[in-house]
Amino acid sequence: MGRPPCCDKVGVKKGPWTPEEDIILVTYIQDHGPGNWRAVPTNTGLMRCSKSCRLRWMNYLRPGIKRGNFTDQEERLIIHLQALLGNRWAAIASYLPERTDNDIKNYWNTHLMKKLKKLVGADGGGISASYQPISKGQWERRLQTDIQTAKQALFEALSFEKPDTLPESKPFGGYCSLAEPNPNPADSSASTTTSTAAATYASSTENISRLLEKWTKKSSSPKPPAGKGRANSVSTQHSDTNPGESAFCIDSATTPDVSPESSKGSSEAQMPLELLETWLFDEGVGHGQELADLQLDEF
DNA sequence: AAACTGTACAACCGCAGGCAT
DNA sequence: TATGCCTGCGGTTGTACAGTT
Repeated sequence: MGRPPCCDKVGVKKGPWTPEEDIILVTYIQDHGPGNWRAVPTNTGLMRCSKSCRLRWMNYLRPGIKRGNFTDQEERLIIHLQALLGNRWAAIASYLPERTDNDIKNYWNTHLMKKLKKLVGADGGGISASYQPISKGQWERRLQTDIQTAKQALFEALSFEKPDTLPESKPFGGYCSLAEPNPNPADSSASTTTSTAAATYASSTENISRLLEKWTKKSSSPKPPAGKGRANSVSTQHSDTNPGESAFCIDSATTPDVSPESSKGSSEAQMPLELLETWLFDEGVGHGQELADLQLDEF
């Protein structure tokens, strides 16, 4: 369609966000709510692209984001979902409301892929060598079966946290309910309603204050946190506070659309669940064992 | 101690889909 | 229906930090 750039590249600041910019952004969103990102740079005076503002909010400033190490349970869930959905990180992230798609994507690429490659490399043939293409119809039917199986397995795996029944529309609602119950899942675009928004933004303020606290501590060191990587991550370390206190379900009720038609083609990278199971069996994990029970120590 | 290499992750880029006109 | 705009997504990059030689 020959679209113009989302913003004028001239004069647009790039690179790491400063705490000051974060505060400006959060303050604006407190007043106006997330959304209409196009207007954010204009209204705030931030010299940032609207996409950058959105990304910053979604991946960093948004309340309820848990940072830091992934638990075995989360890791297991990601492996499950990646096998089911492929590299559809947003869909996968919808099942881990405290994690961002970017976080999950990074974790997959840096940790899990490494583990998988290590195993596959030892396997000789590798994944691709043993993967037998199947027809679309077969694929769809198998996917549905896999989803049901995975739902059940995950529910069992997570049931110690929330033994309630598993709603059809919220496959992993138990996981989501680790956070405070939220009758109006705070999809970032829908969180402008009074009480929910108030809680949301209060939590966001906590994020910022935490950020500033660490920024203040770090500012005594020679390296400014405006830099990327570790320096910047100083302000992004996961909170020592109970994540569940500020966590909420972001769009967690949305069941990812797993229809092949909706896929953007990235599913090529996915490992079919059946293959994963076979592969794990080959690695001695055990045939017929629920994937949710797979021993990640094997990796 | 310095140089080199690997790791982690925030941020950017370009594309696709949805919606309004 | 065609077009333009905005948002969301996934792939990729850049770089600070950590570990190793």
